[in-house]
Formats: sequence, structure tokens, C-alpha cells
Amino acid sequence: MSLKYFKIGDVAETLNTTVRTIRYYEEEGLLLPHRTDGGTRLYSEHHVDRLKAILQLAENGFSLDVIGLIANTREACSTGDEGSKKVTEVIDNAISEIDEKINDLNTLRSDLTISRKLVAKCKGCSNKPSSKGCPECPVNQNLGEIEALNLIWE
Amino acid sequence: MSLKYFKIGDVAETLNTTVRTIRYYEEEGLLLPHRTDGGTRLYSEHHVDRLKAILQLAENGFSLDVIGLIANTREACSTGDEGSKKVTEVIDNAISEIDEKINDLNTLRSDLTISRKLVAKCKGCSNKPSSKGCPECPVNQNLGEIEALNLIWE
DNA sequence: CCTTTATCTAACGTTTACGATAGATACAAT
DNA sequence: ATTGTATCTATCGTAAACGTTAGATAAAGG
Repeated sequence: MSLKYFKIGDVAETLNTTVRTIRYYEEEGLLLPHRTDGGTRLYSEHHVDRLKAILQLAENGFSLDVIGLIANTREACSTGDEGSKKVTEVIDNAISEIDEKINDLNTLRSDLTISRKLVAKCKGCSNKPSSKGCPECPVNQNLGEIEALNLIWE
Repeated sequence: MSLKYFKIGDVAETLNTTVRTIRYYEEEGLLLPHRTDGGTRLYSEHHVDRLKAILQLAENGFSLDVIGLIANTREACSTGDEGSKKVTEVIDNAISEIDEKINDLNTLRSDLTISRKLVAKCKGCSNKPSSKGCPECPVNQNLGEIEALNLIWE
């Protein structure tokens, strides 16, 4: 199945990251590729998938320490029932954090969507939404949705 | 309406962050509180809401530079049609990034959910899922879902 | 008014997550 | 065999995002 191996440069390109980043993640114990006799790193598709997940976690604000906790749970699990318990705890925590992030992103998204609609119609009056000037500004005409503008208007 | 003002310590506590972080975000031009004659910073509820959104963006992997682009768009907008165009562009980019993040988090979430189920039943065999040993291990009995285990098993 | 506690500015220190570089070695193609 | 390109280790540098501390001022309570 997994006969094909990739070198670090190809992996970096396909995952849109850098060689240095991949090596750094290895230093931090996040993934361990194979090696040729000469020392060149070889990555299976499996490694690539794992690295992809790691990169996604990193891009979403998880620290490498936390990612390590999530990703390196095999040894912990292999200590028996007690280890397996700890592993599920780590995973549960990660899932809750992910849920929280998804929630935040959803509210931010809808806020920005509303703001976008109003701004798109703005002709450039520099008034705050609450000011009296520029009554024809669509922003002033939609004060009901003004909460969504918190991020946009100072 | 917005008669009540908060001092920086209270804001930090309610938003679960630090005084230093809030001041730093101000240094970076992300929010501008009022001041007493003595110089003490005063935050309206509006400021707090804005800061909350900024913190959420930061926790989700957005750099302060990008957050600044998203949050400080009033001046750009106030330059007329052209400015309003640029602002909507910035917002659109932010929305796409948010969508991508939500997507990533959803796949990570379902991966972890499956992994969690299997690990919870593991009694501590230290074998890789693909190895022959420990045939009674639930992980080995669910190789069909093995892709979800990329992150957990090396 | 006095005292305690919070806030101020300004400066330097720290951690994380890499970037950049040097010099040597490995690999792929001719 | 050679030659160009990629990868290796090791080290130093750096940008972002704060933490920490010092010394001075402000605010709140009695």
C-alpha cells in the first residue's frame, strides 16, 4: 500500500509549508520519519496525513505543546487502562477546545457578514454609526444591527 | 445608554486576559479607550465587545496585523467608494479564512471523535494498529476507520 | 488627609516558532 | 565519474506576543 515515500522538499511543497518547519516539528517530537542509509528523511503518505493535521491545529491557534499532547498518546495509551483513560481525557479536552473555536468563528463570521453588507453600501462618510451626520448612510439606517459593527467601527 | 465605564483590571478579568495584553493591543492600534484626566484608561461596553472579538480572532490563529486590518477599516471606508471597496475586500478575505478554519476544525473534530471511541476501549496493548499482535484490541478490529487515527498513532 | 490599591509609562527580558546561513554529505542525472 | 541540486546538522538570528520589573502617579475608602 504505502510503498511510495516522499522527501522533505516534496512534502513541504504539497502541504504548503517549509522544510524548516517540518524539521522543527520533528525536533519537538511531533513526527518521526524514516531515514535512508545516508540520513535523508523519508515520509509515507501516513506521515503526510499526520503532518497535515498537525499543521491545521497549529494554524488554528493550538500551541505545539498541546498538539504534542494530542498527537503523541500512544505510549500513554500503552500503559494500560490508566493510560487509556488519560488519553481520552486529552482528546476530550481537545474536542471541547475545538468546539469553542468553532463557536467563536461562527459568531465572528456572521458579524462580519452583516458588517460587510452595510459597508458595501457606504459612500464614504466618516461618521460613527451613532453620530448624527450623514443620515443617508446605510450604516445609520441599520442601527438595529449595530452590534455586529463592534469590530469594524471604533 | 453606555454610561458605565470599566477600568482595565476589570476588563481583563471579565475577558479572562491580562492587563498587559490589553495595553499591548492598544500599542498595536487595535483599540483606543477613553482616559480620565489623570490618564487612567476607561472602557465602554462597546470597547469590551470589540476587545472580545479581537481576542477571539487572536486565539484562532489570526496575527495582530491581520486583526488590525479587519478591525481598523473605518478610515479606509471614509475615503469614499474606493475605500469602501477595499474594506469589503478585507472583510471577504477574513470570511474565507474563517470558513477554511471552520472546515479544518470540523474534520479534526470528527477524526478525534472516532479515535476517542477506539482508544477508550483499548486495554493497553502497545501495538501499532497495523501490527499483528493483540488481535483482541478494538483498534485492530476497526482498521476501516484507521485513517482517523493518523494523528494519534505514529 | 492618609493609606491602600490600582494604574501609569518605560524599559528590558522571555518564549514560541520558526528564518537564514555555513559547511559537509547525499542523491539523481548525464 | 562528475556535476548540479537537495538534504543533512548545527548554530545563530529574529519577529511576534506578550511577561516582568521599577518608579511614579491616580483613584477609592475610611
